[in-house]
Order: sequence, then structure tokens, then C-alpha cells
Amino acid sequence: MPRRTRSSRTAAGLRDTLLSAAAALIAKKGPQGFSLREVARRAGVSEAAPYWHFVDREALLAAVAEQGFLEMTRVMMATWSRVEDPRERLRALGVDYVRFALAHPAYLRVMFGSEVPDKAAHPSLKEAGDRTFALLVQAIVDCQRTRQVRAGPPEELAVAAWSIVHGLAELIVDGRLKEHVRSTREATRLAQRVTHLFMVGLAPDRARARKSNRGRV
Amino acid sequence: MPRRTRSSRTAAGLRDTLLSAAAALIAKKGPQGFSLREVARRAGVSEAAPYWHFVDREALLAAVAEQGFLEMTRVMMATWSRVEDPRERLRALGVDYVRFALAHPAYLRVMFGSEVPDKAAHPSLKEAGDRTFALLVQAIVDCQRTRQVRAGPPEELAVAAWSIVHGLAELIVDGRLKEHVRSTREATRLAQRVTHLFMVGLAPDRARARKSNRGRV
DNA sequence: TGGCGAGACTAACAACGTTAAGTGAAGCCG
DNA sequence: CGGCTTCACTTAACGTTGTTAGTCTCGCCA
Repeated sequence: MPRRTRSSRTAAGLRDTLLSAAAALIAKKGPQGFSLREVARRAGVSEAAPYWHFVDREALLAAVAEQGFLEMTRVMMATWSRVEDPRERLRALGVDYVRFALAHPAYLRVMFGSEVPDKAAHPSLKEAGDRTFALLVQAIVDCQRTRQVRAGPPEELAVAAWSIVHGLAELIVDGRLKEHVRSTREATRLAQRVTHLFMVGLAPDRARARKSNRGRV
Repeated sequence: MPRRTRSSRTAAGLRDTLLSAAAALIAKKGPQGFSLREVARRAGVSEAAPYWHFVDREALLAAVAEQGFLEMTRVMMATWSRVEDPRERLRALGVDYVRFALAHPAYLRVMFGSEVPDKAAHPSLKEAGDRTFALLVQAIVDCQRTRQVRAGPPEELAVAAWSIVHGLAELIVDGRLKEHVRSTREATRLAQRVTHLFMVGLAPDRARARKSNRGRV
């Protein structure tokens, strides 16, 4: 039975080893095929070993989800510093979101699926998610400051923005749009179109918008 | 051990009994707590009985998901015949979508989650989903006919529309917006605001929209 | 009446999550 | 140095799950 020495395992950090093994396993077989025991086997440790680092199967999944949020935030931060114009930046963040989902569907599933039913029970996961959302809110606030986006509660506008990119991401990952988007390239294009459509709605009020709004909402 | 007679069970239809027992169980304990054996126990039959009506655990879940789509379509059809104006109708359908998710979070999870990884493997499920989507497409086509929505490929606009309501629904069901929406009433209101925002973007082109569009997409 | 098939049932298997109890090395205290 | 504790794991077991195989039984038709 091949086993790394204690010191080398400690150096690598079994916790991290389990985390990436779990991510790889989920990516390969979906969150359904995922099993704590197989993760342990792949990490080269006994089947009960993970319980030293994660109280639960769910805790391990929550940690994977958190990784997902961290990675996503990393990507979006890169875009943030690359794109200067607030409006273009907001849109680029949306496209990032969809592209991330496309590149890492397994992560998205764990980040938002029912494998971790109560996300609030895992504080660091919740915090990582909130930070991603905060990025969107800030992008919208910046747009409002430059009058590239209509006035109004930024959190509400951010919810709408998040909704549209999140919805598109989920629909793609779920295979519901397989007939409409067959390649990463097409998906990116669709994301650009959809975010554009949404940005038009987000644009500052004019007479037309005010008129069509009269007496409603 | 209490058991209904064969004839009465046949009359009720064990398949349907299992279906609703499954839906109830998922609603109560989430798709994670769901187990074929417990469904069988609740239906008052042996633990292997379900295999006569469903090849798989997954097949039962797929059937539940299909029920979800059917129910959702039913609700949306009611709205369809209640609201005449195409634009208002489209928006009402969007609000329906979010309200359905709020009322039946468990259904949404099964309809879109990873419990049924490959939806295309269950033809009647896929078809039920497609029919729901077709409703949206038709609503958009109608809006275009009355020039209440900009020209363009209706399927693409429908994808965008579906994305935004689906994203909002998922975010709410996932508890990600718990701080922003604490009641059904607030959720409905948010859905109305978000769909409104989107409808503004969907409105026919004017000079402003064309200008802001120049050189992109 | 006899045979038959649909629709169950019982029993068994391997795999899973989880826990309890044991093991051995690392570190600390005298 | 020797003994004690603690960390990081292992082994072994429990109950539950999905799934299959084999058996039984009821209602029907010839």
C-alpha cells in the first residue's frame, strides 16, 4: 500500500490535497458521483482520514464551493484592473461570470446547487460569495457615478445584473441551451449580446423610459 | 404491516403515488435527503417496488422534474389567458416564473439541479422543459408583432428573458438574496422591478439605443 | 381448471457516510 | 533521557443506500 511519509504529506497539506482531489472528482463525475471515500482513496489516505479536516461530507463540498468563489473573484479582479471604463467593466464582469461557468461547470454546481443546502451554515463560503456580489455592486455604483447607469438603489440593480448572468450561466451549464450554444465562442458571444441588452435597460432614464414606466411598478 | 389491497393500489396507481410521495419528500428534506427506499416506505410498498415503474432513482427524479415543468406551464398558461397585452403578458410570465420558484423551491432544484445530470436522457422531461421555453419565445414574438419589443432573433431575446428570471429564481431559492428579500411579497416586488428593468432594454430601438450600440457586439 | 404474466415481495450485494477505538510518531516537561 | 499528551491518522464496525436476482401471488383468459 503506497503511502507518502508523514512529513511529506504534512508539507503538501492533506487538507489541500483533499480539496483539489474533490474538485477533480466532481469535475469528472459530477457532484452526484462524488464520494468522500473515493476522495480519500485518491489522496492516498484511509477512508476516515478526511474527518480530521472536514466535519462532514458537506463541509468538504462547502470548501470546494468556496474555492470556486475565490477563483471567480480572482478572474473578475483581473478584468477589473484591465478594463477602465465603468460601463465596459460592468459588462466585462458579466461576461466573465458566464465564461467561468462554462470553464468550470462543476464548480458552479457546488457553488449554487443543493449539495450544500444551507450556505449560511458555512461562514467562509457565505463570505466568499458575498465578496463576489460586492464586486458587482461596486461596479454599478461606479457606473452611476459617471452617469452611465440610471440612478436607483445599486443593490437592486446589482441583483438584476447578477440574475441575468447567473441565469444564463446556469442554463448553459444545465445543458438547456445546448441547441443554441455549441461552443465556448458562441457562449461568449451570447453572453455579450445578453449583457448588452441588459445594459440598454440599465441606461439612464430618458423620456421614453419614463413614459413606459408610468403608473407601474 | 398495513397494506392496501392490490386492487385499490392499482386503482390509485402506484406510479402516481410514488411520484407525489417523492415530491413531498424532496420538499421536506431537500433533494439530498431523498432516498428511493424511503419513498417506497411512505408509499406503503416494499423497497424494491419502485423499480417496476422507474428504471432508476434518477428516472424517478426526472419524472418529478417533469411534473414541475408541467405545473409551471399550467400556471403560465393561466396567466397567458388572463393577460391580453403582449408586453404585460411577457412580464407577467416572468413574475410567474419567480413566484413558482418561491412556492416550490424543491421542484426548481430537481428541474435544474445536478440530481438529473443529463436531462436529454429523459425525453419527456426535455420536452416538458422545451414547451415552457416555447411559451416565452411565443410571448416575445407576439411583442415583436405589436412592436412592443425590438426586432431581432426571438430565440435570443427569449434566452435573455429566461436567463434573468431564472437567475433571480435560483438566487432566491439558493438563499443568496435572503437579506434582500425576506417575504413572498418582497420577492414578487423584486421580480417586477427586475423584469421591468429588462423590458426597458427590450424596448424597440431609438436613437439612444442605437448610438450606445455603435461599434460593439 | 390450468397456465400465465403483471406486479409485487424477500433477500442479498457492494458502496456509502459516519463513528468508535486503536496506533504511532512528534513534541513537551521533568 | 523517559514518560505523557496530542496530533494525524488507521482499522473496524454500524446502519443506510441503490440495485439486482429470485420467488410468490393475484386476477384474467382459454
